[in-house]
Amino acid sequence: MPAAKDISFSIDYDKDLNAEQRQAVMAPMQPVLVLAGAGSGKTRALVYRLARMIELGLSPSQIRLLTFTNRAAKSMLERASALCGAIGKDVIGGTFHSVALKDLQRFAEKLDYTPQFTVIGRDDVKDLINLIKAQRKDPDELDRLPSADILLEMISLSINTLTPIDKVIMSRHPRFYELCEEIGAVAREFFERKRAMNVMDFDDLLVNWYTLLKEHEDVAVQLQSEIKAVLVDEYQDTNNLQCEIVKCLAQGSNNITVVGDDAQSIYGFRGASVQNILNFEKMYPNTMTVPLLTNYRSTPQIVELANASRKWANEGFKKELLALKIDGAAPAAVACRDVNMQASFVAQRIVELSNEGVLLDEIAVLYRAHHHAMELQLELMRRQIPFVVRSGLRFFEQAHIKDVIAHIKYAYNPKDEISFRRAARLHEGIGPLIAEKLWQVMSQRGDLASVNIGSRARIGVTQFLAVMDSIARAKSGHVGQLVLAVMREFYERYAMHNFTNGQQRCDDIKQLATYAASFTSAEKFLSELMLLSDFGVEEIPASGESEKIRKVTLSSVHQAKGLEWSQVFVVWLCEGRFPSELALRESNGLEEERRLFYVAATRAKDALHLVHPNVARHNDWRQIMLRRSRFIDEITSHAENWVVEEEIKNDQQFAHI
DNA sequence: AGAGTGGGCCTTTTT
DNA sequence: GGCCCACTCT
Repeated sequence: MPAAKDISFSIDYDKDLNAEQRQAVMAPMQPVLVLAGAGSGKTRALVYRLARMIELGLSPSQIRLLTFTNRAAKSMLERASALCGAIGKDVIGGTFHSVALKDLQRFAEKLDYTPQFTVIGRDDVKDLINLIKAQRKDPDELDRLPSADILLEMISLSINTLTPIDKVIMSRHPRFYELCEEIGAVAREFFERKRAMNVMDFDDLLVNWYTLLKEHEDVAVQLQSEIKAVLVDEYQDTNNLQCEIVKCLAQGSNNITVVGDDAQSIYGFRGASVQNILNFEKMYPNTMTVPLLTNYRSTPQIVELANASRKWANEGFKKELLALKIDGAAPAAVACRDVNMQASFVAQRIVELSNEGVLLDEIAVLYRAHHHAMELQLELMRRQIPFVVRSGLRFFEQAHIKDVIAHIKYAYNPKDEISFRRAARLHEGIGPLIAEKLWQVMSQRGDLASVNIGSRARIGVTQFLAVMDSIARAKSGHVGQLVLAVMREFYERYAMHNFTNGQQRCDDIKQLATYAASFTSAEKFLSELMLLSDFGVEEIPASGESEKIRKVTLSSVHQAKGLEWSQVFVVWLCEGRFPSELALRESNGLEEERRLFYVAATRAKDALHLVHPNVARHNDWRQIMLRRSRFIDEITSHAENWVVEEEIKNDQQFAHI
């Protein structure tokens, strides 16, 4: 350990932390497993442990902080800075993917990539898979192969769980088992094509990082001697690949702290394994395990409900949360006649709460699937209640953003076939076939000037070249100029002509330009854009930002993890919806759905409303009866006396404001 | 032949 | 709102 540096801060651990937290924070530099129940101050513990490491003399660049979202990393580093000065911000931290990106850019050549490689998102990956499928020799194979979505899921799961692809096919998609070889061939070509294009997808970031650590000893030695501490947040959501990566990173120092709650493991569908946290003590001998069970967030009623739900789980550490707050209102289970009633009930209750003085940004509505928010959005709009939707498409996944980015990506990386095709096809007269032809010419001859093409596509090709030219000229300015170049030369007209909300989309692109301007290089911008998961529109520094309006939050349960609100409504709590019918078909599906319910319930600080409609329309036609979710039954059977059940009937009149 | 358009059908969760 | 298919237009 390096000698303690001149430290000009002091932390009052006794005052700021409770006994459990202090035990975790002050533990020696050895493997530490912090089993942190919901609302038990796990972030605080992790931030203080980070500060403690710095206090003991580690320099920030020797610490790796791995979190689940960029937002979590950012807020932890900010809090650490508040404790131990600005150096707290120099810690290398972020999501697994973004930290991987940093190491991979340093050592790209080792893997036959150039450091300028870009990261591609899900849709680009899908396009590439479809392209590979279409170009396979045997045409009737095309019909037999799974859809790009399913292929991608197989490949991704195989990578993230470190399982051979035929085993994944066998267990998750047995009906495609006879096509194992063909699927394997597609997967291999998929990897080769990405390397040839100098791009990586999300999975490549992890798997290449792992390869770097596992198969390039010189790199591994260098990194392992550099890294003196590894801290991992949300450890229950790591998959096998991430688990192995963490092990490699911590190998040099054996100083690893992981924080997590097995009761909140909700990413099994993408390969996460609760077993990683359950087996941590076996994997790291001499682990000090510290449970954090004091809940600071919720009323005793909500905590008791959460504990009651946990009793039904058939695996995991046995632990009960202890509530610290004073009594609050009993959680309510509310039956609504139908979906519209459910929406108006929630909207109405929001109005009432608002009139009682609850701020709108202290209220959230959570649901299992994006489309569960449809009716509610309409109802909130009708009543002019401001809201933000945290789920659904992310900013950079929207078509217009991707269109503009595709042009810039291609301009910077002429090997990027996917971006070329996407960009080219936006121009008049260019469809899949002409784009293919153009790509052939382009990749062989390097320019399109003399391309032999019908008169119809001529205009489009000219326009496309004009955009490329415009981008080339903008390269001398700041990164935002690139975005504006595409916009001015072409996309503004295109958007106004092709979208009903063209103006809005153009505004989005202008925001993108502002955001891009904050990057020092186009390469940085292009790589990192894909990894920015949680910026909604307002998280881009807007130019003329007006004063903040408080809004109700609508969110999927997955995206609500780690957040909290005073008032939480969980909607669509009926069998088939939450728990989801599809999820129940997977092995251990019910267990994960219950954990998801647990996550939803423990977001609430003061009041929890569990809402479910009794009937709904199936495919817009047949009325079907719905049974309320077994998760409500499970908790009421344990604790009837503190759940209030209400029924909202069709004829019940609601007051308006 | 290939580009573009409109209708019908489905929709789990995400770095 | 996305995806696939069938249809029309050039």
